[in-house]
Amino acid sequence: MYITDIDTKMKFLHGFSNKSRVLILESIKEEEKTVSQIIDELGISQSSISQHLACLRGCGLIVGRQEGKYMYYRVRNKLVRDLLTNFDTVLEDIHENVHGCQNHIDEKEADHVG
Amino acid sequence: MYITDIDTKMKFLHGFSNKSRVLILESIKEEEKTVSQIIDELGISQSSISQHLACLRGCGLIVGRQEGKYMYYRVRNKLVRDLLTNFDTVLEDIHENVHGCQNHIDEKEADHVG
DNA sequence: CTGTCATATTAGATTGTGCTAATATGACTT
DNA sequence: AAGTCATATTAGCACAATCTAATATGACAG
Repeated sequence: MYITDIDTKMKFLHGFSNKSRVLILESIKEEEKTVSQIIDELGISQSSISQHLACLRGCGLIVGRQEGKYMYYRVRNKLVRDLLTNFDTVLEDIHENVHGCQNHIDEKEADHVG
Repeated sequence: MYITDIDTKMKFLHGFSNKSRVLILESIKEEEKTVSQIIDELGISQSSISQHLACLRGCGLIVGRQEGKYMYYRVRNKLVRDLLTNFDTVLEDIHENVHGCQNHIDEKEADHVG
């Protein structure tokens, strides 16, 4: 089996390391959408969405097609779609064991522990 | 299908967002190892490895078991293992389209483009 | 060819992350 | 109980990532 080098892998995985990006991926997982639709749906600023879309393109996770003045984005292919589904499958199984990575636990959350 | 909330999902995905963590996961994907073994294998500092292991535990991705003064870590279960394999499967398919997220392209890489 | 709408890009401020160095804990040995 | 080895924790710095605000581009309508 061909093993892609770790740096390429990290660039790819970077796509999943931010909440806005993951929400975008989920939003366009099953159907392509215009940038405006994504903005409206997620309530994230135009600039931020645009930057994240550029990022996701660079990660190889999504593709865009222009139609007039609209830009339609969708998840690249079935493999990526299946990977997104796989996240949910694993999470369903292990979610009770997910407590967050040390440095991430901020006041808000620390409060309602116990 | 039960959908885990996005914040839990992000805590989980955080495990894959760092090179050292991904290397650790790959290292213990098929067999459990002691912390020392991982340190030797990856050549990353003891402190750093220990912090990443704590992080991966918090992400629910790995489990540890103590045996005397040694701590053995392994990937939690087959589902997580399969997810790691899935990364490689997708990458094999899309790696030509992975160019990195804008903000990430630093001098070193920018040089040997073209 | 001017205005408008959709999207992209840039700069700068703010926040988050990961490293190193130092120190702490806890198990086992003598 | 003192020493040693394996691992964990903490603090602080350096750097990376993300957001906002402002501006730019490019397509189409009039």
